[in-house]
Amino acid sequence: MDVEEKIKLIKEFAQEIVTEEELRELFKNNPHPVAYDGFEPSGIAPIHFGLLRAANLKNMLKVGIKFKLYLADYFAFINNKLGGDLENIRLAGEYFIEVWKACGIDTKKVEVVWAKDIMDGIDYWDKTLRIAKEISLERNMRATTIMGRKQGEKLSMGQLFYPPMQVTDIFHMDIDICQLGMDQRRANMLARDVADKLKWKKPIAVHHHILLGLQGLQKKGTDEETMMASKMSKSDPKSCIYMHDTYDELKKKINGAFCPEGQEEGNPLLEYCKHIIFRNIKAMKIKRPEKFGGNIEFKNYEELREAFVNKKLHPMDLKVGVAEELEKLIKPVREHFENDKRAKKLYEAVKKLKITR
RNA sequence: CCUCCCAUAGCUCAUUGGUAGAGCAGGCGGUUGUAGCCCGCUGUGGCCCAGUUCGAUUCUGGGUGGGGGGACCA
Repeated sequence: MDVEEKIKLIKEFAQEIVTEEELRELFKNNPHPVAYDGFEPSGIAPIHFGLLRAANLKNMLKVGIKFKLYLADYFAFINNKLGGDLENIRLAGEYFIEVWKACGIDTKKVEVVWAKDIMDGIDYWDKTLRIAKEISLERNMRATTIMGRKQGEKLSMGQLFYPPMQVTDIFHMDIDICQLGMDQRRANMLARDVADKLKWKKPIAVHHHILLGLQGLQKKGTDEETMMASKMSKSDPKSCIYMHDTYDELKKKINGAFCPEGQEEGNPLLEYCKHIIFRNIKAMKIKRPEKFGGNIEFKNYEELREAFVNKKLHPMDLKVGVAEELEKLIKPVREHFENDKRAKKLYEAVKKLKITR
């Protein structure tokens, strides 16, 4: 596969590449660069965790990237997720792995790494301190939004270690590409700055879009605050579709979603079509009553978008279509967790855990 | 170890020695072929233990949790 083809596949899901030129150089010189994304184990898996991640991974594996899925158990601990109980966090991590497998992620091709395992050594902490030395307290404070904390929220000393540790991960795992969500860009930018200062290998950042919650765009003072307030969040059930939702729950949630006729901006349903549905299927068929024009089929997102913004497709019909397609994608995963004994046990156990923010 | 402040609804907060409200969020309904907007309706609550009192959410003491300051180490 030639370099431009690779770039194209990355751009298919990337909202931002820092920088595209560096990525091009990387692909030229290294057929198998290493990328990663990290997750704090906690809570029940939403669709962006399962479906979107799986779709993005497919593209990355295609271009020869070696991907690490990083289970940030100690980060969840610092951030007081699941009561800061490492055993519960471990359990949630095992459940996450099971979700990925159920979503068709081949854990032989994709490496699963636990934070606990790479932190076990003085080398890791030596890097953390060298990095911390290069970060001003003010800059570090601004970066704490990567924990999903609002700026100004009370933090513990432990939480102040979070940004330099996340930066350490990048260098310690010898990452070429940080392929995380836009909400993590402060950490990756910090890593790039630190790399310059310490003359370490500078990672490239490829950030994917953060999916809107069902309630749509919640405008705040800054773009970052808007993104944080608007995102689909597993800790906010009314914003979120989970990999375990039944068809009835799914229909109810989709039906209640924000969806102004003809409007693309801030429309969560169009986002789900663009980022999830059309990344997984070839064509989307929508059942529509005869009096509104009868059934209709879209071959790609662009066709659907055109129809919607020109009011050729009504929100209610879009909703029916989205619910049906998402159901097709969620169903096998939901059923895996109902039928597989081990998976079911894991899910039940994680469901019982008290989510703490 | 000492000391001060705080603890009321999901959140932010108000009020009162006679068992409590507001805003936002949520739920329900109306209006739109969806949702939102708009309009109407609506739920839940005083951290724990003891004391004073006819009566404590309110006053006092203790506990617990959170936050600030200080002592010791220096």
